[in-house]
Amino acid sequence: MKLATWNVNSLKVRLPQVIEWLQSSEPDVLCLQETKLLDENFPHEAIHSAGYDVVYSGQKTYNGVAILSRKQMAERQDGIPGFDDEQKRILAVTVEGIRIICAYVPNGESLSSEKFIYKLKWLDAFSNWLKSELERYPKIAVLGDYNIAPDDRDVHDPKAWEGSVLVSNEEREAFRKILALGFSDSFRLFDQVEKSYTWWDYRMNAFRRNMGLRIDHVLLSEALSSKCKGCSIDLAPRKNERPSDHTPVIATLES
DNA sequence: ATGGCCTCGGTTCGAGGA
Repeated sequence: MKLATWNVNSLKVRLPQVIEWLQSSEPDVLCLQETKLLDENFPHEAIHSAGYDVVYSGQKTYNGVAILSRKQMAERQDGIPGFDDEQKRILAVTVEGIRIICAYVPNGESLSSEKFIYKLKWLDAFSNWLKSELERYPKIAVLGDYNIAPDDRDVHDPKAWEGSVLVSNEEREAFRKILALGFSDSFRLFDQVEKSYTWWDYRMNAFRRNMGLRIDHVLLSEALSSKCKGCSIDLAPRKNERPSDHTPVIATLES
């Protein structure tokens, strides 16, 4: 079972790349973030034609999430229950007994921004919800763009980034709090090459110079992490013409 | 060399991303 996540930064622009990637990588489940599409404009037919069922929750211009699956999806949940949020950032479904949560965590902009306060509130609500989900579902995979680099290993230049949004202590503490509920960062279950990242700025030739951050993650509950055979970052789509600034992360589970 | 981009909406610039 291959579970993947990819922030596509506009599905309208990236649809051909997503279809191509589905065909070359054959994930069982793919979580997308930043689709930036109203539901009425979602390209469901192209995705069905590629052999995937899909659920989506979008809005104009910003945010938007979708889950693509080759197998039947059930128990759909939109948003964090009890957390009033206009922004479309969460979708959850159950696939073959595995709770799949697709998350687009707020960016936060900067530590002094109102958006940073929203990010921390959002993460608190998210964490509380994940705790209750764990009580209902032993097998949970939380895939998405967390907009948090958990450790200095996940930052190309920790000194330059010190204290900035995406790497601040408060954000890392929120990430650790989620792990403490009983999740593993699947990427760190395995030996990985140094300087592995999932996002690179469009500017400054950042990808060519590998000036990146690892901010997209697949978190697995204990019942799944014990079955995880590998987790990898696929750099290929970041080399495409007109790439997303993020690239996919794939976790493979024993079937 | 300390700044360099991309997407969207809606018009040719501002907001937002990370």
